[in-house]
This record gives sequence, C-alpha cells and structure tokens, in this order.
Amino acid sequence: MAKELDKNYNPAGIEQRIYEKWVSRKYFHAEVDRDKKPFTIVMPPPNITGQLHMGHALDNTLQDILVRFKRMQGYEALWLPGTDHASIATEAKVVEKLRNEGISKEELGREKFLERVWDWKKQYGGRIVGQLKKIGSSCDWDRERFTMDEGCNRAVKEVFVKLYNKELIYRGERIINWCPKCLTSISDAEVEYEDQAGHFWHLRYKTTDGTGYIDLATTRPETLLGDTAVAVNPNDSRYKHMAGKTLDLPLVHRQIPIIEDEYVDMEFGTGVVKITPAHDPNDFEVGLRHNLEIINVLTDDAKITEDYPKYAGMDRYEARKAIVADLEAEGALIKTEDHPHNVGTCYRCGTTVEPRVSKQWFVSMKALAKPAIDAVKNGDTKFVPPHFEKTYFHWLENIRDWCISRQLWWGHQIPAFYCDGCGEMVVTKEDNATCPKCGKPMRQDPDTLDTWFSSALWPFSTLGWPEKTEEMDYFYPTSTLVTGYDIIPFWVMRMMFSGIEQTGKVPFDTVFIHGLVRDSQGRKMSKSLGNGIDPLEVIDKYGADALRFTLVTGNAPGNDMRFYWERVEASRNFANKVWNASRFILMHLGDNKITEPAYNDLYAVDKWIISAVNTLAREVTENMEKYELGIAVQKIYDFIWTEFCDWYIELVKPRLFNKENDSKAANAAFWTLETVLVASLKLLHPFMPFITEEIFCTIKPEEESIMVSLWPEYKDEWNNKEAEQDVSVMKAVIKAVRNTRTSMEVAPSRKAKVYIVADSGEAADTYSRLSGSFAHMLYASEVAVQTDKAGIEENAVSAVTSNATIYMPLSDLVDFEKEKERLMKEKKRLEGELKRVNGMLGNEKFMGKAPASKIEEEKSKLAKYQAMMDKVEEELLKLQN
RNA sequence: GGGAUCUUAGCUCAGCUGGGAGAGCAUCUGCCUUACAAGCAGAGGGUCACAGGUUCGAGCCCUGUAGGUCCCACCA
Repeated sequence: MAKELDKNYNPAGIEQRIYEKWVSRKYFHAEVDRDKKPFTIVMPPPNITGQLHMGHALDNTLQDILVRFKRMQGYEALWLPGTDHASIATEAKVVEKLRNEGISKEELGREKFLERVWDWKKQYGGRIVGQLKKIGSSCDWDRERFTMDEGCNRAVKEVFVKLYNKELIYRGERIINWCPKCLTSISDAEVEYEDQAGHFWHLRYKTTDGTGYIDLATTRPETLLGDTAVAVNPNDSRYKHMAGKTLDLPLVHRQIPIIEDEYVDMEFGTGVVKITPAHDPNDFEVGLRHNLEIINVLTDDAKITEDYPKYAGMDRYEARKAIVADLEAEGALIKTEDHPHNVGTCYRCGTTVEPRVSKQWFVSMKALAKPAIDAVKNGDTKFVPPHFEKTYFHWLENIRDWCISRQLWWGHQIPAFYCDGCGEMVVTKEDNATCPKCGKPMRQDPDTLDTWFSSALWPFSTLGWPEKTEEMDYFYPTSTLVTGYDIIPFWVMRMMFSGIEQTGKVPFDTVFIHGLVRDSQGRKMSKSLGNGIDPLEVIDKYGADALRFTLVTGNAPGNDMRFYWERVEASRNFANKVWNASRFILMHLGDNKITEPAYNDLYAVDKWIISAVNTLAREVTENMEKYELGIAVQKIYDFIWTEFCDWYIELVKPRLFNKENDSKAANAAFWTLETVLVASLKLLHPFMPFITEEIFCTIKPEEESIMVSLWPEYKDEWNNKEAEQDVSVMKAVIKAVRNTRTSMEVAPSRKAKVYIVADSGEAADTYSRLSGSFAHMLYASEVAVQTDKAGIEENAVSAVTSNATIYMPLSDLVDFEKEKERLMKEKKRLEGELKRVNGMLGNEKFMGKAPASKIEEEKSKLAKYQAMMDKVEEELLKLQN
C-alpha cells in the first residue's frame, strides 16, 4: 500500500484528531516508575476566570517543549496541570453577575453566594483548560488539580496551623493596603505604583498658645481629619523652640502635639510633616513610636466616616475638594502647587489603594526568607537566565510581612475560631471548634486567604502532600518551573520558602523565566488597549504548530518578544516546507522495500547528510538541556530547509529518478532520506508536535507515535569529516557555476558543457569520484574533469574554487566588461581575506600566543585563498589579452 | 534615589565558554526546473550606541558616557 500525504498541509484537519489519539492512548499520563528517572513540571495554574492569551500560549508552549523532549529521552515525564481559584478576580466576576440580577452578595449570604461561585466555576472554570489543549499541551489530565480541591484545602490548613504554631503566622492590627473597590486588604506585592498628577497644598497650623504657627505641605489634605501630631526632625534648630507645644488642627480644632522624629527629612519642604497614623504607613510607624492616637476617618469604601458630619459620606476626592475650600475659607491654606506623585493602585481593579489600619493575619517573613535566599545562593535552585536571581534576592532581602487575610468569601477560609463568650481563639485543622475555656461553640474567622497562599504550596500540594505519597517521593522536588519574570515576587519566591519550610527541599531544580509577548509596536497586550492577539485565532488561521514555532523562534530566555503575523506566516511556511519535503520523499519511497545499506554502500552525499543530522542531534540536545530553545529550533530550521531540502534532496534526485536502473544506489538514497527525515522530525517534534506526528505515522505506520519514540542519539560512527569535506567541494563548484551564470544572465534552459580543471591529480580524482553526484546541478550538457585546459575554447566563461577552475563555453554570451567586473570583485574580496590572514600570521605576538590549532586553521585558509587568487589573476590576465 | 536590562542590516531579533558579523520579514534581479510560487536561484544592505581599557585577538570581558525599557523605593 503506497503511503501518501494530502497535497497541502492543512493543520485544522489533523490537530484535533491527533490530540484525541494522544489522550486516548494515555501518552500524557505519568506514573511512578522506579526504573526511569522522573522529570516534573507543575503548570502555573491559570485563573478560572481567565481566557487563553499569548502569555499562556508562550508559557505552556515552553513547558510542552521541555516535557516532550524529556519524555522522548526516556524520562518519566509528568506535566501536572490545574487551575487557580483566583479569589478576588472570581469573586468580583460573580458579584458583578449578581448585581446585574439585582442581588448583592450580602443579601444572598455566604453559603448561597459560594454555591453561586461554584456554579460559575463549573460553567466557565474549564474553559481555559480546553484552550490549553488546542496548543498541544501534553499534560497529564488525569492528575488535573484545583487550588480549592480537597487535597489543596488540606495542605492549606496544614500549613496555616503549622506556621501559626511556630509563630510564623500571627494576627495583628497593622497598616495594610486596602482596596476600596474590592473591599479587601491586599498584599504589598499586589499594589502597583504609578505616577499621577497631584498637588501640594501648603497649610498653616497655629499653636494653641497663640504665639506662632508652623507651615507644612500635604498631598492628601482630607487626611487632616485624622492628624494626631505634627512632626519635625529633632536636629532641626528651626523648630527647637516649638517642641512640646501643641497645635490647633484646622477645621477640626483638635489639639495635637509637635513631636520630634528622625523620620522627618529636614531638607524637604519646610521640614514639617503632619502625622496621620491611620492613613499612611510611615505615619503609622511614627505613631507607634510616639504612642499617638490612631483616628480612622474613612469607611471601607473610602468615604468620610460619620464622625465628621460635615463631610460624612463624601468619597476621598469630594472630601478633598470640600476640605481644601474650607481650609482656604479659614485662612489655613497658604498656597497650592502642582506636584506629581506616586500612587499605589490595586493590581486587579486599578483603584487607588488606601493605607488603612486594620486587624489582619500576616506571615512573618524574615525567618522564612533566609533559607529561600540561601537555596539559590548555593545553587540548589538555579534561574535561567541567571540574572533573575538578583530580582529574586532583591525581593526577599527587602521583604516585609505578608498580609494573607482577605475580606472575601471565595477562597480558603482562615482556620481560626473565636469564642464570643470569653474571647478565646483557636487555630485548628478541624472544621468546627468548641471553646477549650468555656465550652461554647466557636465562630470561624470570616476572612479567606490570599490566593497566592495556596499557589505557594502548588508544587507539593498537587503531589499529595501532606500525605507521604509515592508521587511526592518520586516526582518531588520538581525539575523545572516555567514562568514569566513578572510572577517572581508573587509566586516563585513564595513557592521557594514554602517548599523549603514544609518539605525541607527546594520545590524545583530550575526556574526557567520567559518574557512578555507584546504587540507589534512593543506595547503590552491589554484588554483596555484592545491590542491583544487571540492565540486561538492564530491557531485557526495557521495551526498550533505555527503558533508554537513563532513563540520560540528568535527569542532568548527572559526577553520580551513582539508578535507579528508575518512571523506566524514564516512559521507556517516552514511547516509547509517540512510537509512537502516529506510528501516528496514518500512519493518516491512508494512501495519500495528499504533495507539498511552497508555504510560503505552509501554515497558521499548520504554520508554527509547522515553526519550532519548526527551533529545536529547532538547540538540540539545540548542546547535544549541548557534551555536555549531559540537556538535549538533555529538549527533545526536551517538544517531541514537548507541542508536537507535545498542541498541533499536536490543532490539525490538522479538516483530517485533512476531507481529502476540502479536499485542499490536508490536504496541507499531511500534509506538516507527516510533516516534523516525521521531524525529531523523527532528533533522538531517538541516544537511542532502535530505535523511531525502526522508525517511520522504515515512514513512509519508500524510505529505508534512519534511522541513516544526515542530521541535521536549521537552516534560516533556516523560522524564523517571526509564526506563533509566532499560536499563542501561540491557546493563550492555548484555555487560558483550558479553565480557565474546568473551574473552572465544565462537562461536556465541553456545548457553548456562544463569543464572542471583541477589544480592537481588528487583534486581531479576527487572531482571524478564525486561528479556523478552533482553534475546534474551544473546546468551541464556534459561534465569533463581534467587537469589541463585541453579542448576548452579560449573565451569560455570561468569560475574559481579553491582547488579548481570551472570553464563553460558560452562565448556567444560573454560580455568582457561584465566578466572583468565580476573577476575584479572576486579579487577584491580575496585581497581582503588575504590581508586579514597575513596580518594574523605575520604578527609575532599572535604566533607566539595563539593556540596551535588556531594557527593551523589560519595557515590552511591562507593556502586556499592564495590558490584562488592565483587563478582569478590568471583569468583576468587572459581577459586583458 | 537604588537596581536590572537593552542599544547589532530598512524593520523585528539571534549571536553558546572572546578567534573570519547571522536569521526572518522587507528590497532588487531572474525562474511556474516533474515536493513546495507558502517555492527555487542570485544580489544589495551593518565603523555591532559612544569613549577608553584588558588581550596576540573584543559584538562578546572591565570602566565610563548617552539614550530606551522594566522593577523596586516612605521624600510628606
């Protein structure tokens, strides 16, 4: 039965069928297998609210490439997928949905609300998973997890209780970042700072004894309501006489002290700072040091509290206007000036966050950060590229305690219980608690944990921890974490310290960092700009393989990349090239029975391409092991397109078209074509899984799948320098002929006799031996190899290689001026080369210090260029006569 | 203010441990040659930001300068 491929490569027609085949045959599934080495990747769990975007496509393509590569190398490769409950994002989505129905979450109540969220999750939470499959992700779907499934819940409670008992989790009244829109606290890492235009309002506070005043400036006049002091630097002589006095707070007319604190910068402004402990992190610290009263003037949604009737109910910005107006009326406003400043915003909704004092749960970071820093310093975990270690260190070295409680319902409810009777608190893994003191039932803390708290446990909670599972023992620590640099502070860092603290081991061997996919103008893809490219649209138009190829080509680890449709087209063109080359090969293989030829029955060109693919396999493997995927894929591309298609297939054609007459020669060609194609497909498979599978299964119907076939290994006996030399000689002749003909504007249809005049008998032997393999590429009616110019007409066109001159009798076409020009150009090029080489070899220091191999290399180049130069000069001389 | 990173062909980017500057796209010329016009053959195009230094030798290592991007930071 003849094996055939469709005329055109149509990705849409094959991708789904192939993916389903892989899934149904359980190729993605990994099991504990002590005879094999494990390779493990846990997928950064996408949010259940998410839709696949280019970032996911890149992230998951990289993971899939690594997993497929390792699987083919014989590892038990596990890629563990899952999704994240995304507390704030999901809760916001459902709240909004309810609002459209005219319901608030409070009306619904916690239990009913959570039911609604689970419904929502059931309906939409799997969307992104389906999308991941479209790009070919070879995840073990049997092991798919969710950050709020039973196992993860157990891990979360376990960790919380353990850390609490070690006093690494504590509850306290602190100043935290509050989002007035999401109505919850958020962590420092979740605040994004941006420059905004603002003002400096210069205010005057009078002393209560009526003897003087103090001037200061603020960017937030509305917080004046909560001022409980004014601070100056203790070393500031300007205000020495004021120390201990009290001031009359404008509008409020409360007496507040003038205090001295090192925090105040004497150089800045008037050297006076108003202190609002409830609404500014620094002021809060000052307040602690001076035992100041904390007066909260804002409600949850950032409106002025009932304590200030005049402003009550106004939001922050309305109140600011009103207060500025009133200050002016009271004469306390001296002047207003423009002042840009840095404002913290909520990373989820963009609302300006409000620093606020409230009782929250925190993870104490100092003790946890230390071993996480050490683990990277001593190389237990490595970053690729390494410079991201600096980002990691910077975060951990400057870390503050992590606020983990959120005023949300969707998430892991904090396992702390309070007794309303006696005020006792218990932290327990149990679902319910009774007061150990008074025996009453206790009330669970209503808050939930930061989403990242559960994500931090992902590498081991997904493997069964805290149970001692086989999986945990075998697959943990995981091998590689693949993620974007923007996630280092949120996730990488937290998994590191959590993994070390809970399991005693780092969670991964290598952190492979990638950049962002930007639009063609270099802008971040975003919903608000509407400049995002939907990966699914790319897949529909060009196929998943083309998308994947685009995302890894020409990119170095950690660097951002721009998305261009032109690049997808180039990738698609490459896929098509592979397809057509395969189609050509299959067409010729037909029903022929191929036997492995004795190595010596191979032609020089066969030995060359075998040697080349062998070297390619070694290099690609090395590059991939070093995470140099862009380099690896570039080499595969160049090999397939240039060496295999443009050279080898062209060189081997005569034997294919002449198979009836010389079946032994044809068999060597068939075997080589198939061997090289299959090896190339395997090397390409991690990058382009679908097309390689389709071709592989057609060409090798006896095999199940390329994805469970063995990765090509380097074979010493295939390495053949001589054959490589032979082919480079052939290429030189062919290129010289092509070049000459083009510059002479010889029509391709015009054939001429080609004379190869070798410089030596040895060279002549080589050409005689090889000419059968490449004569057809010389546009020749006949090829003659000789050592003299016998029979060559005087005006024949010439071309020069390092050990021969090629003549073509095309005298009727010869334009002497053009011919001269061409030779002069070649001469000039050779002069440059000779100058460079002679410069090196004539340099005593170079000769004295450079390695001998380098010197030899340059010497042989010198000989080569000199020989060519002699021949070019000879031809030029001939032209002048 | 601190830190990271980048500056290579018209555009977007590669360039591994220092040893003759590459790719894709775009441009120009000629080809529908029996796998592929999503193709084939050929060509043009770069003082590798700038200035020093180390070295026999620097796009690559060191120092500085300029510009861009990003991250962090309590200057009210």
